[in-house]
Amino acid sequence: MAYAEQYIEKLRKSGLRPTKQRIKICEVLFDAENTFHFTIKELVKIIENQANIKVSLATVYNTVHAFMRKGYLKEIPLNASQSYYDTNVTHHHHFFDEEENRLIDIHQDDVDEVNIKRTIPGKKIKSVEVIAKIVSDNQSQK
Amino acid sequence: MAYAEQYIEKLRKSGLRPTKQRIKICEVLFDAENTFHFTIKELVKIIENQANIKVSLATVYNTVHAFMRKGYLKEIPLNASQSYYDTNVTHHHHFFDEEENRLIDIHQDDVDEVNIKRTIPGKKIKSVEVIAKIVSDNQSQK
DNA sequence: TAATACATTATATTTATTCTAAACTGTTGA
DNA sequence: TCAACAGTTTAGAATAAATATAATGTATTA
Ligand SMILES: [Mn+2]
Ligand SMILES: [Mn+2]
Ligand SMILES: [Zn+2]
Ligand SMILES: [Zn+2]
Repeated sequence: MAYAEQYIEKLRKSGLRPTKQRIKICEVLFDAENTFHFTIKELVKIIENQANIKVSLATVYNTVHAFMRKGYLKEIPLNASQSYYDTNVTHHHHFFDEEENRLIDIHQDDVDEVNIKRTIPGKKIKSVEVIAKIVSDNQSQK
Repeated sequence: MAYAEQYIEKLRKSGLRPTKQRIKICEVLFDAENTFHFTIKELVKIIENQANIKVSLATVYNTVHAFMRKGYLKEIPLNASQSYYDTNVTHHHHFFDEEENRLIDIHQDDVDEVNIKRTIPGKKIKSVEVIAKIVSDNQSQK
């Protein structure tokens, strides 16, 4: 598979040598058919479940941070108690389902350009993110 | 001043008796000419500086949480390592100045209604928040 | 192979947050 | 008046995410 080479490429560009542990992390993060959102705890559990190798927490954190620095992962601040990370690094927005504690991507195309009619002198906008909180629609129709 | 009564009202509605410590917290939070953003650490420091009474961390956390439950304060998830709180509980958006680590309000009127062309079956949108990250505009004009 | 550079890991540390339990305060009613 | 009670404050302990450390392991290079 050419996958392994992609992982090695990503690791090298992140300044990391391609080791067994790091490639395993890449497999979980980037081999998925779809992008996904995760916490470090969840990532460690996924690795444990689908691999026969153990990867220490330090390695997971270090690798995730290296990928973030390089732009291969994004952090989504949602919750003060725990970081969420996103393997979808394209510009996009999110629904956050408060009942299921679940992030759902909204493609950039599905949100009209956000027009902010205010500027801060000496500053320019670097990025704009929308978070729409959603809840069950118990439309008790009369 | 009628302020004290407002505070007592807010405390009572939050299920808390108006004590010296809690009223002091209200003074800092709600007497300000303008609304503001703070971390718990900052709030404790403000109280220490402007009061002759000491308020324990536990009381500050408990009171802030009670006010959040009641909707007198909002939490702004920005940073995985520390919570930011907002005394502006109207619907509004934010600039986040990444260089100065500072939140700036954007009034709802200054952002065109965010139109999301996507729905999740069985769910409805409860709130929509925009965070625009800003950085110095070193427009090196040629 | 030997020297060196880099990685991994278990463990310790840090820090925000939450919990606990004891001391304190204000209210109530005999 | 004052004892009982409910609620409050507090210091300190516990928890848990994140980060740092330092010893051991592995790969690369000369
Ligand atoms: Mn909280
Ligand atoms: Mn981080
Ligand atoms: Zn996403
Ligand atoms: Zn605000």
